[in-house]
Amino acid sequence: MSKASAKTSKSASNAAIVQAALEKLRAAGLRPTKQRIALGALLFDGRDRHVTAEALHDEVRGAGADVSLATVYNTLHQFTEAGLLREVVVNAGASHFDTNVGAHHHLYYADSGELHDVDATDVRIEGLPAVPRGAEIERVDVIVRLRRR
Amino acid sequence: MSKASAKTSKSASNAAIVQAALEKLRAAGLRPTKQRIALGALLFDGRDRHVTAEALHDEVRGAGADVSLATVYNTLHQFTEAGLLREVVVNAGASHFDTNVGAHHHLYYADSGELHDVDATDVRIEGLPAVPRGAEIERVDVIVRLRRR
DNA sequence: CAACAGTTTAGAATTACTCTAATGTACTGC
DNA sequence: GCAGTACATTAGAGTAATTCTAAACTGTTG
Repeated sequence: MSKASAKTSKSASNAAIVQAALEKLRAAGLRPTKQRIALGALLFDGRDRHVTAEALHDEVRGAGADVSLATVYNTLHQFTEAGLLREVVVNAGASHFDTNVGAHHHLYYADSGELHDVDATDVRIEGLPAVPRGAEIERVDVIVRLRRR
Repeated sequence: MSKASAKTSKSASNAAIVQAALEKLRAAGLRPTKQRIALGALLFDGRDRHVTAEALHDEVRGAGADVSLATVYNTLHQFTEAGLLREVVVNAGASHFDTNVGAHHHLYYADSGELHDVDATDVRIEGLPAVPRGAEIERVDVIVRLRRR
């Protein structure tokens, strides 16, 4: 990736990504502010990503946008509420946000903190107890914790 | 439970629990200090329990023992390393420690923070991808997230 | 384009822990 | 038993992640 074109000129594909982010925001009923567009452009570029608030903050500032950490937190939560992101809790330290909002599970390397998606369509879980009366399943998370040998 | 007998006299069953905790500590190669015995007596009373450090700290102090929060943290980690407890990460806020160290999964009520065990012996998970080269499974956690209706 | 609701922000506050370095205590060997 | 020492405990400071606050700013609506 070229870092030739800094904050002033933007590549055509970047413009397309910004446009997509903008539409995503409108569809979610979120005002398309400069900050939300900058974050959306990073998050919704088509790839499946896992970010922490700190990491995304660094990234968006590295990209030339001036977004405060508080806004990164606010935005991550708003995106999550809007169904644009999913919060993944794998370690007590920090929350991860996943741009893959489809049914899937996770592979987690505890030592490096690396997180990988596992499509849920071909995962079957059998023998779980009946859902307790008065409750309903919000979701089932499977986390395969891996150790490097 | 009678709170009649405070810190001085202890009921016979309590003495038995203390004895059991003491033996558990010795078996794990941990020096049976007053604090570890007090915490062990609360944790290893036979029930399956889920505690946070703060909650256990309140509980042990409520029981008349003077244990600092730092010691509660130290002890929870030492017990976990010794295989006497298991750390469960269900929410970004705080770590939970589970006295059930057998193979099992969890039912989690996000609103109340309630955590229940699901025995793993009759749970089958199929269709997970092959374990990546150079890695091995440390454990597989299934968390059924429930919402009250 | 004025007005207001919704947003952003810096910095303080809070929460959940961890660290430090001083004091206390269980286990050895005698 | 008791001294010596290695291990434990502790208060309080420190840190990391996150939330709060209240003031300044900006999309949107009329």
